[in-house]
Amino acid sequence: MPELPEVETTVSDLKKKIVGLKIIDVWADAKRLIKKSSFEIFKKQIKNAEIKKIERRGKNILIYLNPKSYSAKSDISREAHYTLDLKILLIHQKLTGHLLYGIWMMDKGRWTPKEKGPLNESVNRFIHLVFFLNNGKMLALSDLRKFAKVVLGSAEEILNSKDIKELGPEPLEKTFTLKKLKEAVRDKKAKIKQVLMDQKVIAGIGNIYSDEILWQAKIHPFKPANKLKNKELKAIYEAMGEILEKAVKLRGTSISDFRDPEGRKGNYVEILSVYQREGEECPRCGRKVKRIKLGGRSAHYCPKCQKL
DNA sequence: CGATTCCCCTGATAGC
DNA sequence: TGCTATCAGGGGAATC
Repeated sequence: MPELPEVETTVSDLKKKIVGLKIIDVWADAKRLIKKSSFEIFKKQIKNAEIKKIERRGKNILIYLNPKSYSAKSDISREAHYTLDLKILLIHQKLTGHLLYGIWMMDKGRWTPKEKGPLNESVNRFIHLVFFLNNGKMLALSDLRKFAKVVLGSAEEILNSKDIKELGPEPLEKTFTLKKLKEAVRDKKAKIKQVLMDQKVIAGIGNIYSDEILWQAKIHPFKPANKLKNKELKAIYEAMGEILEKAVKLRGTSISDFRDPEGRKGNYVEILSVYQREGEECPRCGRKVKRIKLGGRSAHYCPKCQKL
């Protein structure tokens, strides 16, 4: 499932590939993915939009669009007007969504990659939304579960929406200090794993990395956040930075079906210590990794290293 | 207000 | 073999 490192991988790749291109058409077979507007309106609004920049905020992908591209670029007032008019295409990939970039042909109702390569082994059968670009290539959203969320709105609208505005701090920003973590976590009575995954507390951490961070910090996932000692908070803070940075460097984890825009898997899966390793030996002490339920989610931990 | 439960969706897997 | 039931899981809404 895409969390901060996976979304960062997607965003940094897409920045290199599609900024400056124009969206000339859109296709979808799961129109429900598009929220807050009908597909027809969405299509009308996005056609001929130019991709200006791409950012990540938490697990959200923000694609800034200039909705109309005029050739009269020398007209400064018009340029200024359209800057104010910028739209944002927000994509949240949820569990199984991911963006792919390439060329596909529709064959017997299925999108098939034109060329041999990683995209062939990818999850093409779950492509439900396709943006056609003016360089002949396509940006496709593959999503097995169809849980992804796609919203188009004015830049102001999107940046002020709950999706973005209510997000907590970015854990990899330099401004995210130990003090900030303490402030965010201090008064929370909930279990630390839940708190780490709460997007309002810290943006971008989900089930995989919360398990990995807590294992490295030697903290039991059920420990109430407000009971953590300074030393423990420091350990969480350091593990968070190290693990997320390493995962970004390794281009994410492909535990379910995450792929980068070219259809390649992330490499962090080989580094995982506890996530989805129930019954395997803890890499630190050899005790068998346990899995416990936490509100419909599963937490993986080492019962010897991570005592409650 | 906080905590819990349900729901969205569908492939994989277990049980019969 | 083939059908049915169960499960996973981010996040939002409804409910306790």
